[in-house]
Amino acid sequence: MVQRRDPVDGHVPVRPPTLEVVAARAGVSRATASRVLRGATNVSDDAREAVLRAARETAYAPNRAARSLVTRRSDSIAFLVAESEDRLFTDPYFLAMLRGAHSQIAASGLQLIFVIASTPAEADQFEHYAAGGHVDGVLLVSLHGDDRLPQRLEQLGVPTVINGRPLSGDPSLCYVDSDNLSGGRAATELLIARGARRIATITGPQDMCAGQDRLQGYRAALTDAGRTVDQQLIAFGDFTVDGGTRAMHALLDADPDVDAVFAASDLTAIGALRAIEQAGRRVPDDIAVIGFDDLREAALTTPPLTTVRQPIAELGQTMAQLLVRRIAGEDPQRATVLPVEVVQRRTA
Amino acid sequence: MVQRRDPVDGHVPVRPPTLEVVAARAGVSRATASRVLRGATNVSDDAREAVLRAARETAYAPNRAARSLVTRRSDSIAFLVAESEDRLFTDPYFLAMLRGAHSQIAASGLQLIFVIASTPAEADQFEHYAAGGHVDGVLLVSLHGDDRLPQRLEQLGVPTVINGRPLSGDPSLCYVDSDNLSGGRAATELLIARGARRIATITGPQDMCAGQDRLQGYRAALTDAGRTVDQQLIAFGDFTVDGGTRAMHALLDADPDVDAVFAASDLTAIGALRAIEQAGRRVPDDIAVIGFDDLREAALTTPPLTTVRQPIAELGQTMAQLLVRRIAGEDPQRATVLPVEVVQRRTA
DNA sequence: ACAGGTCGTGAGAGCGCTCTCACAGCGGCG
DNA sequence: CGCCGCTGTGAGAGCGCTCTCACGACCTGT
Repeated sequence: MVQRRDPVDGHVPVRPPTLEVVAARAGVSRATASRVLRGATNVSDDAREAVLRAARETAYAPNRAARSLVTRRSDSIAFLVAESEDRLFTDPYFLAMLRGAHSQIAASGLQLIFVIASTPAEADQFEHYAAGGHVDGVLLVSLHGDDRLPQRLEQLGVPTVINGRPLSGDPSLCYVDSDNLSGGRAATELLIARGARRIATITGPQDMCAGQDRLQGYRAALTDAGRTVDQQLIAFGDFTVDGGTRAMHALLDADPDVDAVFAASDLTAIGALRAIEQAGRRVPDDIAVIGFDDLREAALTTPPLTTVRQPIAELGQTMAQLLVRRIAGEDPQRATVLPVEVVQRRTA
Repeated sequence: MVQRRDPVDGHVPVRPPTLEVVAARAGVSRATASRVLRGATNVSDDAREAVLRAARETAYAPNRAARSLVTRRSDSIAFLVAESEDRLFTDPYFLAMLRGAHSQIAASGLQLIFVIASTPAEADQFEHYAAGGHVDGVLLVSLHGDDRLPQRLEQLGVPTVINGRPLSGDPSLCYVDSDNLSGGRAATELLIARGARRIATITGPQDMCAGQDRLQGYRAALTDAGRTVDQQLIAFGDFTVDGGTRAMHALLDADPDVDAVFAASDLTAIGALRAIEQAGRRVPDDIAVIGFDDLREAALTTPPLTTVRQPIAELGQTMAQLLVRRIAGEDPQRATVLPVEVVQRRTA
């Protein structure tokens, strides 16, 4: 579909070969050529071979637009990030996710269209765009609060798979999530096992299920161990480094005896590490720290960060797999939860 | 183009409104409606208003495939990363670049298609795909060696803008680059000004111009200062953390008196910092370190990394701008070099 | 031998849009 | 008064593909 400008010397711009050309070369009709190229079975071996050879010789590539027009499929899916450009930019999480999704999408012969919708206006615009039938499905990353975008997309007939359990709890929505609850619990249990007495947490944003669940895991571990949950030891963060630093300072101010902290993300943990250093305390001797995610950065802190690994790329891959199946008309399970695992390094 | 499966209850699947519908509602012909929607000028105010209202009322979204079919434009561009998934995954550089490119592309009403081609086979496949006219242009990120992919794409009539000066030196290629030479020079000059006597460097991959140029800048600064360039003080890296660690150990082994090092990337510098710590030396007192990129990570090391900032997102944005202009048929300048700037923190 | 399949194939419609062309209406000029 | 151009509009072709339908060739079973 590239518009080749007419060269000055006046000869006709070269157009890619069409199915017509391939069919003629193979000595069959367009219909038969089309059948071969789309892998239909009811074609004679002779015809098949002739068409394939002709296609090879002409370097034929089907025109997606023409195909889309009649099949009403775009053969492309949107990777939609509903997050501010700023967080998207600073959080390697999204890259890992994109990687996982891409590999799966590419393997299915689909295009991956990358879209950022950081404002409600942009989300509306995307909805309109999707309504126009430009994508066969949507991979929705980073859903906040009870945003009803996924419901609206589904209503439009656009299958959507979400990263993270939607807060709305709508059972009709298809999502893939890490086992944040178990992760939060395991992290806290590790700190307990390490002998920590006053275990604090820096939460993630509470308008996301990941933030809520990890906090819930922390609470559960404490309760199970027969301890009380002290509100003073819960500081609210937002998954960012700076948020972690601020929250850790607040924690230290509120209770100087805190001797362990579960940070709901690695970036938060890095921020906490900083605050602890600024306060002149040592990790892990004075204060043990555990993060969540296992980003590459986690291995690079001093000391290297103990954390809970979630399989981010696999998350993206699974989402893409489910989406492809849904587009094909299947109705796979709505909820998928992937296991997480504690990675012990030096901070706890 | 979403294939809405026929519901079991048998009623017709809802199709998005077509131009036909909008035109009828506005009481004009398809041609006039099309003119209005594409912003042509030779339409009466009455007709324009009627069409716009009808479009609004029906929530009309033009069918991209149909348009593409006749205009031979796909209105989408490829963001092609010619890098192993592994490096792509671990280097935030690409995310920053993607962000810059996306904002520009979206503003131009184009789709951004994300593609990874980490092997020659995948690159060939992409070439075939592009030859099919599926994209109007290509943003090529991370070109290695004298890969002739950009030339092949241009030959196919697909305008391409490259991130980084191609090693082939082909003057017909359009690229955007950071001023790596000046950056390498400035970094080295800073180390000289700090009083360092034995200044080493850990290079980037020498099959990329960024790696070559930064090394060249290092050499130039040394020569300008009347010093000799000692081959023993040049260790070859690959922009990765581990590469930096290995190279720094080698440097320390070869010459224990080294008192400063210019690492060609922040990740490399982080690796070097690690090796220096393992060797029991202090930064910056024993050994000063300066990196390159100014990734977010640079501000998070201990001590915070002094580095050369390159405007990565702006790089992506500029590339996208140039590509859009080229697609529109303009012939903007082929080479664009963006300035870099030293960011002083604590390691030098 | 013939009706009733199955199988491979081609003709042709049509997806939703853009764009060329023709034409009607109208004002200005010789 | 006839002719020019200029402006707004609509009719209609056709982009490259898929898919339905019809059809001839070839089997099978009675």
